[in-house]
Amino acid sequence: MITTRGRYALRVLIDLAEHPSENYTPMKEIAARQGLSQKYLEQIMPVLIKNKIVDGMSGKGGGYRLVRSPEEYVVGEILSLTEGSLAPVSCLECKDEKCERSEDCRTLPMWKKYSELTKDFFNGITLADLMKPENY
Amino acid sequence: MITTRGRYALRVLIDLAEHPSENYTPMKEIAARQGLSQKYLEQIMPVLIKNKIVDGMSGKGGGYRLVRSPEEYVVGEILSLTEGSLAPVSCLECKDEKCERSEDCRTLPMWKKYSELTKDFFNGITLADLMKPENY
DNA sequence: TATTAACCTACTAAACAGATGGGAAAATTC
DNA sequence: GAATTTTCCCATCTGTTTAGTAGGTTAATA
Repeated sequence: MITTRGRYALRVLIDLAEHPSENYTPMKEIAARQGLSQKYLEQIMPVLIKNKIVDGMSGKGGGYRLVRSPEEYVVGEILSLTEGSLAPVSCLECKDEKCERSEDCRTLPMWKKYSELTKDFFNGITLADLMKPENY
Repeated sequence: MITTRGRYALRVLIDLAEHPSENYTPMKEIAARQGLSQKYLEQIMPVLIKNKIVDGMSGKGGGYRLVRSPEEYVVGEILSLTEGSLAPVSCLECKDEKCERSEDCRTLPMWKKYSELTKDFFNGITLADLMKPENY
């Protein structure tokens, strides 16, 4: 299940994209518009900054800013970063050591295919697509 | 994420399908073959019995038994029952009251589409398919 | 220097995941 | 009818995750 971390991150990015500005947009503003907890959102941002998804600026006049144009952001990347992984079953998370039954597991091929389906789906959608939902 | 409930349930059903018998198969046997906790599996079974996925019989000579042929079991049904839902985001679970922002949510259409994709994927696979993984 | 805002860390309450354990009830066998 | 086997039901438990809250520090600007 996709949690609020990933979903809120997307909403923050969409909010930034829908309110373009030369300046930085403070999280206070975004949180108010989205009806979300500012503090909670602030916790989600660092991973996006470290991975060059957004640019964060401290101090007066600071806030967050997109560093690419909306069509250059792929939803799959945002979700992977904020959720930690897009794997639908724990057997497929790299961190986990391989299950010893994986060799002749009857279900593993299905999970792998579903995982690919999921990745392909979310990697096929950009922020720009989300801004015009009639597109899909 | 699909949890052990759904994954173990599938493994139990596959085990039953791969060891066909006129008689009931005790969970002790299945758990041993699958290397899973008998007690934990026993907890997962009631929902499958109530929904006529398997037939359970108490007492000596009892156990569990498939009531259909493997190709008549759809993976999506098993997962829905054991996981409670296949919805990838909480916004889509029927039990939840509708989000008040759903009318103009930029991401909801994507979650809906992903949900459909997921349902279609798992509803397109049967137990019989899982028994011959080279099929897909 | 005051103000604003990101950034960082710690804490918390509730739910969930993945079990374990005990015992009642049902069915069979001796 | 007693012993045995097995489902079935319920309670408990430990660790982790989720979705925050809260406070303080640092950075930047006015």
